[in-house]
Amino acid sequence: MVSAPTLGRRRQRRSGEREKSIRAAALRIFRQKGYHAASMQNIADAVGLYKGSLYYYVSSKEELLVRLFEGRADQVLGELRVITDGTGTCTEQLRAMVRAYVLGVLRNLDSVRVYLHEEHVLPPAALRHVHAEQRTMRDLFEGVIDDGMRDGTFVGTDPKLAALALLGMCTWVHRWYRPRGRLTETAIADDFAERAIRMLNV
Amino acid sequence: MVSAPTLGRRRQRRSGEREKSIRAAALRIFRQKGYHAASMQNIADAVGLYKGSLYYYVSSKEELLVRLFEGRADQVLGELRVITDGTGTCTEQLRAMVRAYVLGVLRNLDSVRVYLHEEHVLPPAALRHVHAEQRTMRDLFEGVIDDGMRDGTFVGTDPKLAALALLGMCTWVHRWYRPRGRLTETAIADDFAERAIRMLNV
DNA sequence: CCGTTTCTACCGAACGGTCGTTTGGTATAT
DNA sequence: ATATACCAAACGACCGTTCGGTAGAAACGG
Repeated sequence: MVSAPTLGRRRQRRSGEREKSIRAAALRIFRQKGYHAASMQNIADAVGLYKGSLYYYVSSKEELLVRLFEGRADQVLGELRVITDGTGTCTEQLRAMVRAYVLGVLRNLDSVRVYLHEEHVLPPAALRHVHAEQRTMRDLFEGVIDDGMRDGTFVGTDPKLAALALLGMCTWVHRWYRPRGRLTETAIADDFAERAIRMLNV
Repeated sequence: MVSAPTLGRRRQRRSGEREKSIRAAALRIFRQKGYHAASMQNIADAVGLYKGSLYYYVSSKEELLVRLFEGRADQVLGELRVITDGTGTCTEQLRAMVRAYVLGVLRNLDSVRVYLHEEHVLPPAALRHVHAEQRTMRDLFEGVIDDGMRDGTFVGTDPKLAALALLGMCTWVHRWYRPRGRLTETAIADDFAERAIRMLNV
């Protein structure tokens, strides 16, 4: 037993695809019915397996949920940091941030809905991590708003409250947006970016 | 059996109080754990009964939830209608509406959280009713915004989108507000009312 | 006022069902 | 021949709900 037996390439790929399809089905079904109302049987049906067979890929239902949360905020957080580390004015930065955030929500609707709706099911460690992500997100907006207030670009008394107002407006789109609706993603993002600026000017 | 036997006054009152305490406990527990994760045993424990005994007052867990939704939006809807039917300018009306809405959320946190979180558990008829309430709420805001755009008080292109942005900002407070926090209810309501106006002016 | 009956409010156990998870087995590909 | 990917059945726990029973208060008859 010198070297671990190499897994066949085709098998490995098929197995990886199966795992992905399980996670995709779980995401969709958790979003539709909610975590508690969704059963392992539902997920198994969706991928064409017996529910017991899911445990070849997944150790528990809870783990399945926890993994759905992992890395979900990274892309938007990265985009936001690139913007705040850049050279734009406060107004330009905030406009770009709102755009990135709203597009992030609109382009990952299922993930966002599960992320916001099933938070309370997470085990303590995972929950703390999610809360930390949300705090970071808030801090990034608050920082730009605070900068703008200091240099007179923005007016108002409470950057924290302003950030919460702004994030609320942007986050709430996940509740009413329908992919084939009247408005395009970018139309909404641009409108909200403009509205955010107005909200902070006098 | 000419007249139904009169229920003793004391009994009647005690029984009514018990029913109220069951609903209050259900509201609190549904809010804390979510509808599906909350058990009838949890509710029974909270009021000091055996879980089977709850069915003397309630016909099912689902009915318990449905009743928690009933009339929950009426007060705020009434206040909003009084404002829109009044004689104020668009700006004055919108400011008052945002104030009323935000205060309605802040002063009924548990109800609002269950209302927004457990919607999807409702049977079809009750769900339609809730959606109708939400549509009415949106229409009231949209109407005032539309009036303001026509007469030049407000600027912008899409009253529907503006209403959604505004409602998102105001509704989202239920996620971050903590009763004994830094800011008072009225401070938040006033700030948001001002922000709403700014959002619609150029 | 007292004895009897009636009904309320609740107990305590049980039931049927569903759920997440485990396990022993097996066909297939390597 | 060996590990993989999956089946098929079963298990134990828990859930919402039902139900026969009962202590005690209220209503009733005298």
